[in-house]
This record gives sequence, structure tokens and C-alpha cells, in this order.
Amino acid sequence: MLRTHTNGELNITHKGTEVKLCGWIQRSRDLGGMTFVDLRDRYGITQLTFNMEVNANLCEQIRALGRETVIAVSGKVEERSNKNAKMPTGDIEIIVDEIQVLNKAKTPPFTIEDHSDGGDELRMKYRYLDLRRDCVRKNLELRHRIGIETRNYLNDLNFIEIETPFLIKSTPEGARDFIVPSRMNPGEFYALPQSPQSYKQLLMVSGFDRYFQIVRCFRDEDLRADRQPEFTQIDCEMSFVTQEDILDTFEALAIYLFKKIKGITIDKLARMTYADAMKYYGSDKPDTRFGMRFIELTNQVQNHGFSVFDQAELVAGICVEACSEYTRKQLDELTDFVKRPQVGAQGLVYIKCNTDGTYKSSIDKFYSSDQLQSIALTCQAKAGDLILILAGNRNKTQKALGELRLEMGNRLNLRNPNTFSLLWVVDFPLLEWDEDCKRFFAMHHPFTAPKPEDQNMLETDPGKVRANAYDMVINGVEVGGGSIRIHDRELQKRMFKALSFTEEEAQKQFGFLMDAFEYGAPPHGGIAFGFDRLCSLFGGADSIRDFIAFPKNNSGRDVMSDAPSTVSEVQLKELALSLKK
RNA sequence: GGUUCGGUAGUUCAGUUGGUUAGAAUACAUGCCUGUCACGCAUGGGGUCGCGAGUUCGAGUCUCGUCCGGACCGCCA
Repeated sequence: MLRTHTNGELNITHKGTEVKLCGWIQRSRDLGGMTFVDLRDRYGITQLTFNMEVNANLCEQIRALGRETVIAVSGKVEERSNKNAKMPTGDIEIIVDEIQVLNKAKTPPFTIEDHSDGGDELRMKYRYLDLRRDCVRKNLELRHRIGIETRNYLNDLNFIEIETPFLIKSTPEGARDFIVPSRMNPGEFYALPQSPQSYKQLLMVSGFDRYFQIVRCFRDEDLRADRQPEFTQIDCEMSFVTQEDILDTFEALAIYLFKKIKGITIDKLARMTYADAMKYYGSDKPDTRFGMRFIELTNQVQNHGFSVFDQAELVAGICVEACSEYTRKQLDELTDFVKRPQVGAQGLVYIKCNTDGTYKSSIDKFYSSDQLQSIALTCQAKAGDLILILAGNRNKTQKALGELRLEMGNRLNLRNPNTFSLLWVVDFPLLEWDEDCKRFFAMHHPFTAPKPEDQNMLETDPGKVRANAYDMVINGVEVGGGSIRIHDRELQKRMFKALSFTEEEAQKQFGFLMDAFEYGAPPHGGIAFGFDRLCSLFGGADSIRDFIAFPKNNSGRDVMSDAPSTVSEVQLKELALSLKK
């Protein structure tokens, strides 16, 4: 046996014990007569002590070893004369009598510490070293615990985990598929699943009325800090349920996880309709940790000669508390912010509600002091507040004001990663009009059930139909989404028709599912949580990358292994593929 | 496909209106040091300033192109 204990467990009660320890040399402190070495493993750090007077040979031996060398030592646990209260093993040290070098290490390109001197790119290239760092390892441990607790919770409710295939049929709806050529079927391709959607619905038809799977999903779209080409979902489906049952079951899961993992008590989740989310926050995933809801001003401000407002479909503002002292420079910064192409506003109007009761605005020329006061009243602005107003096309203005609201939240530190605000956004539209393709697309996916009371509009006014679809939003992050599914072949047919599918196309792509609906499909619905996002949220981070052991970079590359890469002519030939020169 | 920021020592960064030999910290190496725990002190090595072209007497610095990386928009049912 190479080790009797880990480096995190020894304490004063082990005093006098002969132990064997293994690990990596974190750091050594050579004081001349004595040398101290921090030995590290997954569990912690234990100090090894070497004394020139006691064993000069051993001292010389340990001094010759660089950091990250893997060693095994044997020795005796002793009480330290100078204790270190900052570490769990700080009361003891090991008086080493034998060292075995298990493997030498080159000097690592960055320091293996919480505040490493390595940049992101370098850390990703040497990810196996990066993962030795405490803070990164803890993220993966957190991920593990969230996974275990999720399984415990769902298992207790009779959910069973069933694996579904990774090599499946490609469908053109939704995100781009990752495509896998089939050697045995030349010219034909599998796709990697964007989600196990069809399979979990088929499992409902099979009678597995409570299914879940913590499963990898694949989407060939551009990446973001919170988007990877392969990511993990907690994928769930239930039969014989209403939307209410699903919301109850899975908000209880979220509450359970917050309690178990973070020790935080969360009350029942608020519900907000999609329409309200857009109207008050300009986003279908509002960050409700802070207020600053939109106030519509269109009617109030029009017809006073300010053409920007007069021509706007929507004029709306937010009231920023205690910022009337903002300088010209700060306001210019905000104007630049909203004018960035990513935000897309034409300009920014401000009204300062000065503490002396006067008003100063960028539209003084068009509005009297009384009129500014009445706008301030509508916005419920107090003396000392700042009102920021955008105007223009309804959708664009909502979106831009939503971005501005988040920016102000950031500037005013209202987005504390350690406070959590959870809500359901419900009543999403079923369909979304695409101007380029001149057709409707499913906002969620084509199997989402319309609300029964809206079904009759499916043919007459499809854009108005609301869906039995819902998202769980935490701190402005969409952590999960789902819907009640269509389980009736006729309704599914009408849905495909609304999506401009011909019967042949629908049959070719989803015939297996619609066929299944004819053999006794129970009413069902489900939800899928973004597991990586949930982990990053619990870990208080914006990026999901540090919660994934081996993530891809911005351009979808694994910089460590340098995937993707070219393949040999032989491989291409076997797959009956040729590359365009 | 687009916007934007960045690329200088092993690493993280600084580098003024273009101007002598490109700096700091840290890491590394060597020496000294018996209670350190971010040990301390001293000395030393370490640079194709991403790459290419251009402007200039002169480019790390300016211009254009290109490659790489980050954030974002589009995209992500």
C-alpha cells in the first residue's frame, strides 16, 4: 500500500502514528537547517518536515525535487510547535524518514494555486494541471453533488433513469445537428441528439410514466461563455400530468437542491407570463434580483414636438434610484452602451430628478418642467433618481432597455451572485414568425401543446396562440424549460401544418413519433434543465467552462488535444466521403 | 456572417507625442539562512514585442493584411 492516509485527514488525534502519504509537492520552504514541504492531493495539504541535524541526506534529497513532483513518504505524525490555524491539518506535521519519488515533473507553465498566474488559454491547454487547482476541483465536486442530489430526489419520486441513443436521425428543425457519417450505409448520416426529445416521448407511450436522464446533448451553433457544443441536461418527462403538476414537481427539485447544496431556503416560485416579462423586463429571462421595471411612457410623451418620441412605437423608461448626480461622462458612457450594435438603440434620453426638486433632462427643449415632473410621477421617481428612456420599434426598444437595465444592475452592484431569485416564465407563444423564411417556427419545439383555449386560433391567427410551455429562470439565466406535449395525432398534424410542413415532410421526419401516438399515447409533458448552467449558478460564476472538466474554447476547439482535426484519406474513403478542394 | 477588446520574458502585466541597451512582479537556477506556511535575503539566466507588408532617418508604439484568444450580436426549436 503506497498510502495509509490522505493529505486532508490527519490531525492532532493522530499524534505519534506512523503514516504513509502520497501526493504532489505543492511548495517547499528551505530554511537552511530545516525544509518544509506542502504535500498536496485531492483532499488537502499536509506539511512534511525535514531537519538537517536529524537526517542530512533526506534533506538534500527533498531539496532537489521541484514542485509538482509526485512522491510517497513515510514518517511519524507530530504536533507542530508553530501551528497554522488556517489549514485543517495545521496542528500537525510529518517527520519524514523515507522519500520515494514516484514521478518527476517538469516545471508547470503556471502556478497550481487558487490565484494562478496562468491565463485562460494556457490553463485550457494544460487542463489536466488546471484541474489540480483547488478552486477548479471544487467546481467539479459541486457538479458531482448536484448530480447525486438530483438523482436522489427524482429516484424518491419514482423517476427512472433510462439511456437513449446518441446516434439518431437528423431533423432540420431547431439548432444545427452534429452529423456522423455511417460507414455501413454510405451516403447516409446519423445526427447527435440536440436533446432526447422524441425518445422520452416514446418512453411515455411505453408507459415509463416518470423518466429522467442526466444526458449529454449536442448543438452545432456558435459558442458563448454559457454555451458549449456539447452540454449536459437533466432531462425529465412525466405522464398523466398537467402543467401545474410539472411546475410543482420541478420547482420542488430546485428548492431541494438549494437547500441541500447551498443551505438556502427558497420560497415558492413566482410566476410571470411571457407577455409581462417582455413588457416589464424586455427579456424572456428577467433577472428579478432587482427592480427597475420598465414604465411605458408612449402616450404621455407623444405630441410635444419631439419627433423621436412621436415616431416611436414604444417609449419606455426605467427609474434608477439615487443616480441623479450622474456626470456628463457617465451619461455619455451609457449612451455609447445603448448605441453599440449589440444593443442597437439610436440614443438615450435622461431625466435627472435633482435633489432640489428641479429637473434636468436631455429633452428640456421639448418638455416643460411640469411635464418632466409628470413623467417622473409616472415613473415613481423620487428626488435624486435618474430616469433613462429609450424609444423606437417595440421589440427592439424592449430588448435594448432590457440590456440597459442589466447594465445599470451591474453598475450598481444589484446582481449579487450569492442571492438567488427564481421564477417561472409561463404562457410562451407557440409560434414565432420568421421574416426571412416567411413562415412560422415553433418557439419551443414542434411537439409543444397549444393552450386548449387558444387551439381554435391555430389556423386563423397562429401568432396569437399561447403554448403550455414554461421556463425556469434564476438570476436572469434560463436554467430549464419544458412544455406539455401534443399526444394526439390530429393536433400534431395541425401543428405541422401551421409550421408549413407538408404531410409527406412531417411523415418522413417525425412519422415514427406520430405513428406511436396512434397506439395509446398518454397525456404527458416534461422539462429539461441545463445542468452546466445550474452548476455555474450554484458556484456563483458566469461561465460554465469551469464546471466542465474538458470544455471547448470559443471556436469549438479542444485546445489540449487540438480537436477537431483532419482525418486520413483512408478514413474518408471508408465513409464514402470526399472533401471539396 | 458581424461588432469589440486583446497578443511584449516560462507566466501575469507595464511600456508616455514614434527616439539610446524593452522593464516590474512572479516562476526558474545558484548561494546564505533551524519553525516556515505567499518564508526571508543576495546573485543570475531568460525577449523574433503573434506573423507579414507598409509609412519613417528610426516602429513594441502608426497604417493595412493575416493568424490566435476573450466578450458580445446574429444563431442557439
